[in-house]
Amino acid sequence: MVTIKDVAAHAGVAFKTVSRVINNDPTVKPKNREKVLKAIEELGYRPNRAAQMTRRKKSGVVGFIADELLRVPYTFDLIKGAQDLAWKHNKELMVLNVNVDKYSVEGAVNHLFEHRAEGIIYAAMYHREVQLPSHFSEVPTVLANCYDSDGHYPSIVPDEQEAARQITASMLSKGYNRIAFLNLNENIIAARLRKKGAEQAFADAKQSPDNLIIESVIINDEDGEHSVTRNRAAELINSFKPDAILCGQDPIAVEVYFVVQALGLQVGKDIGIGSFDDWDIIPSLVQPGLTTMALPHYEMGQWAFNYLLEERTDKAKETAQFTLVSRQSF
Amino acid sequence: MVTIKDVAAHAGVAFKTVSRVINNDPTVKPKNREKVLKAIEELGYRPNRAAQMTRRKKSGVVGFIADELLRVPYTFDLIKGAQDLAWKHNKELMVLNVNVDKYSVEGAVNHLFEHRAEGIIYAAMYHREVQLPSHFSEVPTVLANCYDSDGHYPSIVPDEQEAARQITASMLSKGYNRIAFLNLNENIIAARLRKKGAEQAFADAKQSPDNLIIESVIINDEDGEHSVTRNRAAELINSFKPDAILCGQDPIAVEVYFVVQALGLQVGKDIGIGSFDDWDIIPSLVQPGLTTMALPHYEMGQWAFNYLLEERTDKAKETAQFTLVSRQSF
DNA sequence: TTATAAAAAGACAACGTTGTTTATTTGAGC
DNA sequence: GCTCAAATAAACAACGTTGTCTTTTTATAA
Repeated sequence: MVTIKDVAAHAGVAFKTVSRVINNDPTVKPKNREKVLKAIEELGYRPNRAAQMTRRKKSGVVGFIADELLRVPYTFDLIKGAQDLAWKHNKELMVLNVNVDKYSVEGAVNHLFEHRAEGIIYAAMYHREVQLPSHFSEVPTVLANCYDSDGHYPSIVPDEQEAARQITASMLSKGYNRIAFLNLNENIIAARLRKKGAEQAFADAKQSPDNLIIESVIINDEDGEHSVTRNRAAELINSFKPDAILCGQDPIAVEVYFVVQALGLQVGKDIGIGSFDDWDIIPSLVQPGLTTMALPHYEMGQWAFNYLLEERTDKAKETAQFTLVSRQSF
Repeated sequence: MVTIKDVAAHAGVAFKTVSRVINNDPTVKPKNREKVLKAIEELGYRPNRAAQMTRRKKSGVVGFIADELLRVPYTFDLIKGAQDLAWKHNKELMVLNVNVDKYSVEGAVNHLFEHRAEGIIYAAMYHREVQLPSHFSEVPTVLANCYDSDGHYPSIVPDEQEAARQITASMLSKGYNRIAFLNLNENIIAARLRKKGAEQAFADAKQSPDNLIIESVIINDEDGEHSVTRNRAAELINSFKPDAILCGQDPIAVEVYFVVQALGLQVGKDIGIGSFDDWDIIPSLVQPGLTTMALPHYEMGQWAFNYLLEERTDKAKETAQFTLVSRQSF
């Protein structure tokens, strides 16, 4: 590989001058700068990052630990949010996936330490509480889509309650006023907060809480669980007779579509459907398109990176807002 | 940060001895090794990768350029396949997303060169021909899920033809013998190959080609296009009267589900449906579950990494096999 | 015990860059 | 043309490692 000295020899200057040119030091005469740039061009020289890092004692590396317990593809946006900023600021985002069976968090942190990461973003694949090993305290760390109970680390999570309030309010404003909420399981924080949000919307609109029924639904990829959700949804429609159904996540909504269709009802006409996530292409795939609250993954990724970039030290507890993506399901 | 010399001082040995311990050099007496390990433990020392790289003149970095023209989430498996192996071999997989509007391939390659990447995996998000800038020739490069017309680079792509043959044959073997194939647009290589595969299956089974109709479908996220697909599917069912429909990708299949249901038919009973991709959770979300040919993304990612790891130099043109994921749709 | 070889540990240079100090060149003012 | 300061360039050390060579220690055989 061609080094800074090769360039210097080729340009007929001291190698330090080449270094100056690379680093935009203004104390290089235009004539020399030109010579150097020409030599760089001709030799195809590229500075060696590893050498720069050792000498500068700065790595420019930011770690991103993706706690991939769930295979939720759209969370990729979390990474993208951070990565776009990293690229922009000429930093390296070192992404490490950890999961229970394969790579431990310890291993990932160790790896990042060896690379002298200047900060770590720890991101969970769904909004939840996490418990981090103590080594994290050695380097600035920020949590995305999760939080720690001690409040020891800054964090950003989706504003679940406000999202639920907003979509419920939107339903109410469109005249739907008897709503069944097929919520996520309440051991998930999002479910508890969304419940509050929905109730708040009803209270704000001075609607009777009797017209809101909230149930937890079991989520699982196994086929058995699907039919449970479906049966429960069908029962609920027949007994409670809602004019709209709010679903805890888009996949639940898809199931409800099938149930509604099987009952001979038309989504968006006979019954409204709303949801949370904006999960990949799913909402635009069903007919009619599913109105859903989009998770602010990209924004959370950006916020987290920015927090580190700005070398903040406060213990921020930030929330990020969902976006209502309106289609035709209500 | 604690360095190798700090450890040496703490352990009372020469710093070279510490280096030996780190690198598992057997010529260190057990007693000294123990002292050093203890010191490492006590000081929390971790070798500085950047320094190792400069001295060793090896980066251990493999670049992964993800040509993300399409937002297809399940292609993440391509990265995972490579990353799992990278981790296992203690290499760094540097993933860079490039796309038309933001980051150029040139920029990504430059970045990788600065990191002295020892190899590059160039992965496309859908099976297609690519044209790479010439700098790639400077470092071992392998293509995943794409190929170059010159055959200059080794590559691995999904075996589209065999996949189509296989799923069609599977349908035929189950008694479906009048099949409508809602294929992808034929300007996509996959569509052309799959057409051949389906025809081959018919020929192999000595079925009349008249019982196979193949049509290209326009794929687009905009809502207008959806209805086009749907209308065409409905027409086809009414006119051609197939007993099974093969779809070019899972999202098309979902649309067909809705059409079939609207026509009062039952998927898996009155009409079979098969598809390609195994796109995230979609196939298990629809009812009944969608039988589909899973793309071998993970395997392609692994193969590509392995090719570089083994320092192969042949111009391999490999294909990877899809996997038939059987559910209840046919 | 001594000679000798093998094993282990140490000393020192090197990797490709940047920080710091020192030397040289340039240009302004007389 | 000369002086002197400012601008520019060069020299050299340093970053934290590993490679190579040299020295010291240990073990073995006579």
